[in-house]
Amino acid sequence: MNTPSFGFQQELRLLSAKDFSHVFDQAFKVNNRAFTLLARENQLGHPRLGLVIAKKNLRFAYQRNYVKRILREGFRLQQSTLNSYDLVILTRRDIAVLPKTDIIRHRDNLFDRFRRKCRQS
RNA sequence: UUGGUCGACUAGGCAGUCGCUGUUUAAUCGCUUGCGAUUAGAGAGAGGAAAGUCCGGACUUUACAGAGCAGGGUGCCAGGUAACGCCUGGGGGGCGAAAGCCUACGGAAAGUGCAGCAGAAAAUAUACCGCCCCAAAUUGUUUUCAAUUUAGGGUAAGGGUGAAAUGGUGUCGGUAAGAGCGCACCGCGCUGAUGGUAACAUCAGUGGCAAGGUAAACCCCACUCGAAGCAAGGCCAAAUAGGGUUCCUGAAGAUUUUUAUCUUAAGACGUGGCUCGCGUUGGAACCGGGUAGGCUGCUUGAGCGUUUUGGUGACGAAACGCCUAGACGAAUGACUGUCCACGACAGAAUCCGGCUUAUCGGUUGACCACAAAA
RNA sequence: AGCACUUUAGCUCAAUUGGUAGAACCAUUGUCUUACAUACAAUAGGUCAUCCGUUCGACUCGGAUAAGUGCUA
Repeated sequence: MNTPSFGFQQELRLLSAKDFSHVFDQAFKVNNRAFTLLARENQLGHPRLGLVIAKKNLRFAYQRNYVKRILREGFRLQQSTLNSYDLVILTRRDIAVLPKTDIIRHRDNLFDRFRRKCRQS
């Protein structure tokens, strides 16, 4: 394994609408009470992250910002274990009623299940 | 002390580790030689409401010589301001014991409209029950007179309806009974004087009750407003399709002196294993419009702080100092330790001035004292 | 971010110059039928999103708040 890096620069993000629709076209899913993760393999040698935080699910801006920070932080610390995949994480409706500690737990659970699924395939 | 009223400030702190977005300095690399990338250092990085989008501006595009109509907004007076529906001071009205708070507060004697039900009558006032006068008839009675009924007239005191009924009060006068019919006081209108920039207040005289409500109904008066919005707007600009200009290739026919133009065929491409068939169709360069995408607008501003100064105040003036987010799948976080009051509402998106709404608390200044306690 | 609009019965919608809030479907009850459906008749169901104001009186007029919908790259 390479020396683990914890940065989060521009090339680790999904930027354009094309990147997103590319993932949506053909992806496998990992579900959770709080999130849905869509993943598709890429050729870059590192993972990339895109977030879709719907205003419908989280009404207030400070809630959306909090969820984005939580997810980016998790991705940043675990990126070396995620192989070469494009990830898109969507929020589900139930997330609005969960407390903050539960959101962090669901995030870790999500990445764990994603890694297990990668190993199987 | 306690209770209350009105402001001002603040919005967890400190240390460590890993990260994010601009700025700037240095080094290295790349080439378009002044830009990009990487690394390292320095320094900066959400709010009092960033929110709602309820008002007002700046800015941009558009329409524009100027003015008016229509439509919208505001509405006691004066001032402040870039402007405002905001703020300050003052006046009127209401609430409170007080400090203080609230107040869409112009015009109903320019015109139009509206008022269900109830009630006699809802805007020219009128008269249901009453009250009173006069006449006639009947009954009682010697008569005067009393009662009842009918017809005519007077009255608006009393009753009753309604949200609202044409000023209120009276041991007053007056009357057949009554009535602003007269008188006194209060209210109201008009006129004048005084104070005040004004709203308005006070005083005097006078009128003799007229002029009911509704303008957050139309309307009138005064002042004021063109429209759209940074997803505005400006610049660069791939691929595909289409437009224009120029040049070039070639078979036949028609027109033509030729150039050239038109038509047809060939050729090419697609479909298909192949033929036939079917469908599409010249090639190259340049130009402008312009999509994806990128750059810009993008933060130095009606800015902030201190001192002096004018003003009752909002606010203004001068001097000195300061630079304080600028993202675009969208930056302030996570973890650890520690302290305490145990951390609310909540996240910039062009920028300012207000208003409104949400909010755990903390610090601090001024003022009030009815009641209760000391 | 900017802009425009909506909110009335369980659901879909009406309600004009401000004066008892109605219709269809649904629900309940009755008639018809052995029973069900259909049909017919009747009944119930409303804080008119919330709060404050104007008015004698507000679904309607004015203001504030909340929830929801749509448009603009």
